[in-house]
Amino acid sequence: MHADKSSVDHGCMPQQIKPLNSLPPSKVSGADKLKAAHVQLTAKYEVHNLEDPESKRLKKDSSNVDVTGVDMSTCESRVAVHTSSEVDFVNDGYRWRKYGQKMVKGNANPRSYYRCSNPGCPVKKHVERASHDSKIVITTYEGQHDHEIPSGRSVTHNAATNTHTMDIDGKLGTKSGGNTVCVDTGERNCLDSKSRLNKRPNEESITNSEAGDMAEFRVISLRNEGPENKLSQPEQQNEDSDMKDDSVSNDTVCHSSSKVPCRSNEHAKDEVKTTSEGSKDCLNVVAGHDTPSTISEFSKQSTSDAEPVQS
DNA sequence: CGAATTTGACCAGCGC
DNA sequence: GCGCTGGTCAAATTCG
Repeated sequence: MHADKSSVDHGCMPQQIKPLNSLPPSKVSGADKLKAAHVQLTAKYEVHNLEDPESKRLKKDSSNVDVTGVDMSTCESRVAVHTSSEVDFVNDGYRWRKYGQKMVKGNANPRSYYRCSNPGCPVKKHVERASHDSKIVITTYEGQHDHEIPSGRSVTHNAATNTHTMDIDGKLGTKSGGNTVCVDTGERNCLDSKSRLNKRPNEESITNSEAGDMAEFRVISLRNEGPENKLSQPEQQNEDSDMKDDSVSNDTVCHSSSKVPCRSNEHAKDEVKTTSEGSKDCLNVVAGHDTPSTISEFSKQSTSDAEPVQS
């Protein structure tokens, strides 16, 4: 039903690493900060190989995917973010349109389905609260944005309060004033070709969790293959400049990137475990199939990009 | 008035 | 083959 499906169907593009990091402090108003202060994010990084049973279609679709190299590239990455907050809205700087909500088995809380409102952008996400803990919001991103963060738009939920990048190098740059966010990233293999979701191999997922203007964090998932990783340099720079000051210190943000080449890289599931400094929470990042390069890239990116977005 | 959200119905995959 | 469940559609409603 969405034109984007067909339009985006170019197969997968290498994941693009997008520079997204924290919002420029400048955009954060004092009020926002205060709000953020309210947020209590507890975090622990959980690793899910988002291969959740959850999506039957995906499973099937992925299996249907041709194993040709091309198809492999059509992989889709998913990133699950666990955020502990009062509010379940996770703002990642992009604009989302809610297209559905449904009760999920095993969870008393409904799951909300969102899709990027940018025309042609195939990215979707669903948000739900953990059944065992209503304070934990699980946001799962699917797909990769093929556009920039809509800057200049009025973002309704951007309380840029906590954005931190982490160094995958072993430590998460978690700084935190108290909020911690859990991020799960996993890469799914190619998604359903049928379900009209076109995913791009290189997916960048960013999530800012803001609890009603309370907190936010971002997760970046990137993929190291593909020329497109070229994440637009220009872009990066710009953002870079924007986020230079990104010195937020409230929450812990975990960025993890996991790239699972849609290929049968079964061999390797790299697992990176990191413990956040300050003995906060332990963050475990498991990258489905990741390559060091990816990680390094990731860390680079994460530390230097930021995009103030408001939708 | 346009855009976003809500919500019930429909479709498709998976397990039995 | 049937039922269950997840995911999506689209009309109606609400909001800015």
